[in-house]
Order: sequence, then structure tokens, then C-alpha cells
Amino acid sequence: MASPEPPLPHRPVRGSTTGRPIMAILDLLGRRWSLRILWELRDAPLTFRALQGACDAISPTVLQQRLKELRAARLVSHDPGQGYGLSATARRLLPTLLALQDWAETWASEEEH
Amino acid sequence: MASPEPPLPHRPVRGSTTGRPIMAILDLLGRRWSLRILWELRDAPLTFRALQGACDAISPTVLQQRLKELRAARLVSHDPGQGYGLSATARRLLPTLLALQDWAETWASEEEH
DNA sequence: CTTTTATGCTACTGAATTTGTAGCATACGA
DNA sequence: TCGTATGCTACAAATTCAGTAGCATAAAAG
Repeated sequence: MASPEPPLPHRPVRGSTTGRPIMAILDLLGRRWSLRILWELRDAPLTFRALQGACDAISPTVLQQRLKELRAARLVSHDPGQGYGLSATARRLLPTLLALQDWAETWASEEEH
Repeated sequence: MASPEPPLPHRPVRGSTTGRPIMAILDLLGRRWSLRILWELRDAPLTFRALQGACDAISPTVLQQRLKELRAARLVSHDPGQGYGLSATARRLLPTLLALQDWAETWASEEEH
């Protein structure tokens, strides 16, 4: 499997034993597909399979693993009938993600020339 | 080694063939240690070994790989004598990283109760 | 000049994570 | 009773990461 303990604030995580919240989130978001999953859920909840499709056919094994971690961290919640969606806490992260997108556009325009 | 082609905007990346810049950066930052490296360089340039120490003894293999990718993406530059530092482009990402830290503090306070 | 120290980097092996495919059980509507 | 969607799991192969050791160059110290 993956790391037995999903990263949480106030807990030691991979790469840091201090328990600082920023370290926990850097660990969590630094795992493959984590950021992408949050990104794909930015507008509306998606079912497991819709999310799988949105993430370019991510394998169900990893999706399941990431969702488990994101749920443990209370960033994602599951409502049968709705599917998976961002928690209120995670939605407060959306402006940051959108800022990341804006930044990425500039970054891209600089790469060109 | 790792992925032969470091993620760049306007190029297909792992998990997305569209070439959208946001996908490239989600791939890049979604690799182990990428976010952490940018984080540790936020204040000042660090030498390879200082950076290694800051990242809780990250193995040199991966650090080398990440730096290679981040340099290909023009987020990190290397100045012999100074060490590794954030590019002007990457520095424009710092407010977003600091916003992430702020968010993480709130997130942590909500976990407690 | 010789030794020490720091830096950037590589080799190599084993461990951990991710991928891809197949498939199961439940639930719901036709 | 089919057919379909959903959430999820098993398993083997492939990729990535970790940990340790060590090299080459360069600058400083002796």
C-alpha cells in the first residue's frame, strides 16, 4: 500500500517530524494525483468513476488511496448519491488553486518566446 | 530514472495530454519533494547540501532529479557560489505558497477540537 | 605543496509507490 | 430479470524513491 498514516496536521509526516501544518499539507499535496483531484473537484462533486475519468483514467487503486487520505484530512467528503466533493475547509483553498492557475498561465507565456 | 521529460507548459504531461499549463504545474508540484524544495528556498538560495539538510535528509538522488526538473521548468536556477535559488517566475509563486501556509494553520486548528 | 573542507553529483541496491487490468457486490431503474 | 452505475479490491508489473557510499573539482588552511 502507501504510507499507513495519512498526513495530518500536528503529526509527524514524511520528511518532517515537527508536526507543523504546512509540512503535513506539503506531504499530502506532494503525492501523485492529490492536487489534481482537488482541482477536478473544484466546481462540483464527482462520482468515483467520473473523477477517475476527469483524472485521465487514473488507476482506481491510487484514486482510492488518495481519496482515503484526503478524507482522513477532511479535505474531501463522500455523499452517497452526490459522490466526492470538497469540504468547506478545502473550498477555502480554492482561491489558492485559482491563483496557481493564473500563475501557470504567466509561467507558460514566459516559456514560449 | 524518473520521467524522461520534465513537465513543461504547452507539453503533454503525466495525466494530461492537453498541454494546459495548469496540468504541467500540477504534475510537477505533485511529485515528491517538489513543493517542499520550493518552500525551503523561499527566503534565500541554499547550496545542494544545505537544501538536502533543510529537506530532512532527502536522498541526493531524488533531490538531484527534482532540481533537474525544476530547473528545466525555470523555477529554480543555480548560481555557483550562491547555490540553488528561486527564479523570478518562482518568486511570483511565493504569495501562493504563503497563502497555503495560512490555510494550513486554519486547517490545523479545525482538526483539533 | 599538501591537507582539509565544501560542493555538486553519480552508482548501486533494496524498498516503497504507482500502474494497469480484471473483477466483485450492492443498488437502482427498465 | 436484465442491464447499468457505483464504490471498491486483488494482484502482478513497472516506475519511483530511499539509503549508502563514493568521486571530482575547487577553494581555503596548514
